Amino acid sequence: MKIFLSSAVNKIDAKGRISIPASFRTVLEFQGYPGVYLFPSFTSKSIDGGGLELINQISESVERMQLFAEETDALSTSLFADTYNLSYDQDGRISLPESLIEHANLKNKAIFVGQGRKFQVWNPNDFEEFKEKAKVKALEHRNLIGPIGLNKVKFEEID
Amino acid sequence: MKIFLSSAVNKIDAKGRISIPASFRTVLEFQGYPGVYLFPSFTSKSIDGGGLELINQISESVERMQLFAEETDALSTSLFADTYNLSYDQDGRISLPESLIEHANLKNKAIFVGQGRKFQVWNPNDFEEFKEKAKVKALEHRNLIGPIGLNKVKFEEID
DNA sequence: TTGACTCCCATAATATCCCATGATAATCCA
DNA sequence: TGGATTATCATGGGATATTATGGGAGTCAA
Repeated sequence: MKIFLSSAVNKIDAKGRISIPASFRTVLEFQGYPGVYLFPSFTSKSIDGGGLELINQISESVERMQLFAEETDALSTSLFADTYNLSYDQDGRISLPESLIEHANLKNKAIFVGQGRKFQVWNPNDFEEFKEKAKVKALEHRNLIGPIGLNKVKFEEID
Repeated sequence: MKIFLSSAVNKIDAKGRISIPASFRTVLEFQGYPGVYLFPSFTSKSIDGGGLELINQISESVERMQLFAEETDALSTSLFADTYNLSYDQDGRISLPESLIEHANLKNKAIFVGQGRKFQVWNPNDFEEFKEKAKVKALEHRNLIGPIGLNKVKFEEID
């Protein structure tokens, strides 16, 4: 399994720990590093997360922008300053930094949401709201997706 | 055999397990991965399913779409957040996640419906209903089908 | 000490493994 | 061809493994 799929609500315990879903840990370990990278999302009150592949992609795209030194500085500052590399304990738990908890408005539960090459962590209530809007936007782009653009009627003869 | 053909009603047992039809498993394994990908249909109360090929097509088309970050998040959320990669046991059974059971209104039986490169899972009663409606539409579009009888029609999803 | 953070173990719920059975389909052979 | 033996499949159920989560004990720093 190579990508982050499905979603799961986990609990933040009294010590501030939370389990990373086992299936996500499998992906992270597949990418060759026993840890997770987390940073505040630019566009929503959630946390973006991923493994080595994600952080490599980000570094590369920053490097490609070397020509525009000023912007690169600004960008890499905001990208990396709030990025944490957390290793989880042998039960698969991490304790989230205060700044991420604040950004995502997390209380005692969080939902891990698979998004393919990365995932997000949300306050479950906030996510429900976002998901409704996401569905509308996704429908607008559905026809571009291909195999799941199922709105066309298709009758074919078989055998 | 490389595509998902024909349909079968299987039972959901006391532990919540259900057998994937053997012929479907053959297709899944042909695609090179011992598991199945399932997600709620966008347009009906059923579950869409497929193998590696399906999920690869979806991932690729998301990556090809150069959207603004916000839209990418929305799209990949609605595509991946409710998608489950389930591996079946050596008897070919999976246990369906609660969210999919709800979406497809599944009780103690489910019908697997082959649709070529993918398949669907329905509550058998709901599927019968759907099929009736599809037949009516087929009659309306009879001229598209040609001289062949309507009993040889493959139904794909309609709005 | 106190608090924050490990590492380690306990536990309950769930998922998975493994074997058994009955039904149906496929094969074989006189 | 017909009838018996084999395979294959869906399904049931007991045993085992995994997962999320709670909590104890040790470490380190202020």
